[in-house]
Formats: sequence, C-alpha cells, structure tokens
Amino acid sequence: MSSSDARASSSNTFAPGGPDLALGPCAACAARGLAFCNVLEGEDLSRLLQITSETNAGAGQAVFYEGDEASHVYNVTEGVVRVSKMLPDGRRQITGFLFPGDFLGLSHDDAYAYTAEAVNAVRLCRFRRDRLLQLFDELPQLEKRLLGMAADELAAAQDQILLLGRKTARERVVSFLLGISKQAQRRGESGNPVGLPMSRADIADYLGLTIETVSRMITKLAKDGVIELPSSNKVHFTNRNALEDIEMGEEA
Amino acid sequence: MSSSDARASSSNTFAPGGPDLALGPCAACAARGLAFCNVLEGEDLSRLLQITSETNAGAGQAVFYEGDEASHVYNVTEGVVRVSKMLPDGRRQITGFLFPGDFLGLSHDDAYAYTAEAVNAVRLCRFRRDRLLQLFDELPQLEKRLLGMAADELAAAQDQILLLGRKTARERVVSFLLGISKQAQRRGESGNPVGLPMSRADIADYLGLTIETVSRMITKLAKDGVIELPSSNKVHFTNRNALEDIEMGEEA
DNA sequence: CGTATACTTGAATTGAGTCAATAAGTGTGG
DNA sequence: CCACACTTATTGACTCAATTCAAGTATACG
Repeated sequence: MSSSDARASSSNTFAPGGPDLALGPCAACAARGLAFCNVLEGEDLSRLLQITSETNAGAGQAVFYEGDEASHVYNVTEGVVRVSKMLPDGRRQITGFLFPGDFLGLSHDDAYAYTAEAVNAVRLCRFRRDRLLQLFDELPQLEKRLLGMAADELAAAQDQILLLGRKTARERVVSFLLGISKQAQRRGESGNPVGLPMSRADIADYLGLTIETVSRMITKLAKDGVIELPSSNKVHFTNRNALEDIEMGEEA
Repeated sequence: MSSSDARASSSNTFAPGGPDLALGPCAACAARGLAFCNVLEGEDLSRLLQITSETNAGAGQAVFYEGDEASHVYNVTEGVVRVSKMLPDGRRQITGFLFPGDFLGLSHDDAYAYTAEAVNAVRLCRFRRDRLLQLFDELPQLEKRLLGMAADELAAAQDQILLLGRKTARERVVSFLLGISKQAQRRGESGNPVGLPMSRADIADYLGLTIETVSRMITKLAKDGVIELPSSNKVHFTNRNALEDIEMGEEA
C-alpha cells in the first residue's frame, strides 16, 4: 500500500482543570450541536470528558481497520470519514460517509466490522468503549441518545439498501448528490452549491458502480441541465425538483 | 391489491393475575431466549408484560405499512416477517427477513419507514412505543439490550450493503442460503437441510435480482453439486466449504 | 380435476462494466 | 513561473452479466 495507509497518529487526553473548566474543548466544537454528547451539560459533560481524548487523521489515513480490536468509539468533529468493507479479492464497498456529529465504532463485537479512513483532514473525539458503556449507567440520557442515533443510522442503511438493490445508476448518483447537499444543510451550510470532498472512486464504491459510470452520469446530468459543475468536485443544483423526481424514478 | 393486503387482526392485552403468574405467556415462548425481553425476569418482566399485547398475521398480511404512524414496537415470536421499501413505480426492495426473537418498529420517526408483512403465519408481541420508551427509565437493562441488538442489525445491514453493492448474482444467492441456514441454527435447528419459507420473488427482491436470475443461480448451484433441492423450498448443503468460498468470491 | 400460482428454462436485449485513450488538475523542483 | 510527473476525471468503443420477454413445467388449491 501507499503512504496513505498510515494510522491516525496524534492523540492526547483532555486534562480538565476542574468541573467548570471542563466544557473547554466542547465550547469551541462545531459538531457539538449534532453529536451524541449534546445531551450533556456541566458536571455530566465533564464526566464524559474524563474518558475522552482527541485524534487526528490526514487525508487517506486509517482511523482503524476491519478486524482491529474494537477498543474505542469515535465521534467525528471535523472532516469526512469513509467507512468501508472489502471482499478478499479487493472489491470494496463504502457503507457510509461520516460527517461532523456522526459516531463510529459502536460495534457489539470484539473487532471492528469495517475500516474507517479519513477522506480529508479529520478530527475525532475518542472514547474507550468499555468506559463509555460503564458511563451509560450514570448518564442514561447518553445511552438514550445513542439508541436514537443508531435507529437513524439503521434507517439510513435501509435507504442505501433500496438504492443499491433497485435504483439505476442515474438515480443512485442523484440520490447521492442530494444526500450530500442535505448533509451540508444539517451542518448549517446552504447546500447549493455543495462540495464533494471525496473522489469519484469513493463515490463509485459507495454507490456500487464504477468510476466511469459515476463520471458519465454526472456529465449527463449537467448536459440535461439539472446541475452545473463549477469544478469536478463542486455541484450546483439548477433544478432541484427535477432531481428529486429522478431520485425516486419519476423522471419526466 | 389482493386479499393479502389485509392487516394483522387479532390482538389482546395480557391480563396477568399477579406478579408471579405474569411470566405465563413468556414461559411457553420459543423466541424468549433470543428476544430482547430475555434480560428481564420476575417482577421486571411482569412490568413489561403490562404494556404487552399479542398480534397474529396470516401469510401475506401486513403488520404495518410504510408511512403508518409508528405507534408500536413489535417482537417476532413465531414465523417470518419481511420488511420492505418501495419506489413510486413499484420497484420493491426487501431490506430484511425477521425471525423469532427479532424486533421491528423501533423507528426514531413518527412514521414507519418501511412495510412489514408476514411471509407465513406470524405471531408477534406488541408494545406501545411511548410506553416502552418510558419503561427504559425503570429497566435500563432493557435499553442496553436493545442498543446491542440495534448495533447487530446495523452490522447486518452493512453486510447486505456489501452484498448489494459488490457481489455477483451467484455470490448473493450463496450468501442468502448460508444466512438462512445460520439463522435456523440460531433458532436451534440443524440448518441442513433448511427450509425457505419465502418465495423466489421475495428472495429476488431481497438480493436486488430478478426471480429468473435467482432461479437460474439455484439451479446452477445444484448442477455444480454444492447443494441439492429435495423440493423447491428446501435446500440441502452438500459442500459447505465450497459455498463459503463462493460467498466471498473465492471460488475454485 | 381444472385453474391459478410459483418456479424453471430459453432466447434476445440492455445497462453498466471493462478496456483504452485522452484531458484536466495538482503539486514539485528547477 | 514554467516544465514535468503524477494523479484524478472524462470520454469512447466494445463486452458481458443480469434483465426482459416468452414459453413451458411443476405445485398447490378450491
């Protein structure tokens, strides 16, 4: 493999000066409003911070690999993470892109069932899994929140299953572009135009297609006048209604 | 639609005679060992039973439809349920088959995001969603168990995403057959031979294929000598190792 | 026992993949 | 600032796995 397979490196535990100062790192966190920790405040939050450390990963670096001991749970605070699984012969499927506020690694298993890699520069909060599970007993609202987020993820996974099982290449690409836009809106951006931080290869492996097909479909959508491409990694929606029709197979 | 779209009908609340008698219906439940309620005993279980009722659904009947108000959570105790989503033009994707011990309906949303229908005669325990969520505060082990099961479901969904995104028709069918067998083993059956309670159409819509392709692949596997077909809805595995190789694209 | 339903099989079609070449960025060092 | 190498994206021609269309054959059912 290339240099891109190095692990996420730097990591240091927060050392809160005391209960009141503890919110420190979170006060400045852009993902705070979206993340599971947003149900906690004051003393409770500082409780969580005691088992929290921070990690960074550069573009292409792995946060962890499929099969690694599932010792930590992570929370994305900056950047985009891709989660993928591989078949022995190298075929890759990206099961999701994670944005600020999303968590990963809450496996029920001893080992991670998937690989997590940074798409661009990524910052994450890291929690020891066993300690976090213990903390649920003291902070039940945390567990409730995580169950809610797991339910949301399950719903998203089922949408992706519908996409992969039954949608055409064109519909898949449109669903993806609209999804990226909605995610940007959740983060407080306009969502139009929207940047595509990931490569065509990543998009292809997420949509169960090839790079060439993704490229062709994007080009075709631009020719059809429903999007514009200021650059290859930026999309401007010129007819969102038409796109929403295409997404569900209700093209004119 | 045909007569098969009638809703699940009969439903009656358990009326436990008292704390000790309350285990009554659960004592006889074949799914008890696998279901989320298995973390409860005695007084705690009787607490859950107070908000529990029972429902039946005949083959083809719906338990609920996508878009219905998500008022209840269910637990399959007997039979097989298929969970599906549809595109406006009628394309259908089955996102999962649920067996005794599996739960459904734990949506975070107001409405169910999918339709649930009985594949064969089905029996379910039914819980009012709001009451169940309340109960989590008193019975935290219940919530913990459900979070664990949600994590398992999420892992299964990701396996299905890999299957739909990257596996060939042959690999999909083999994965499906092995999965059905493993599920039968979890229920205490031998898993070989194993019955296929669902139709070819259901299998096709689960695997993102057509009926014809599923049929051809099953026939081919039999011709290749890795399975036998005592009947069209029963499979005997004659070379499980070969099947496990095929599943992961490592065919000889 | 006939009719509907489910499943299988065959032939032709097609949407997406593969292979191959070109073009457009991106970054590096002179 | 440009020239070069390298990576990423696009475009074209051809192929193929799975679908579609079309019979045919079991199987279940009233």
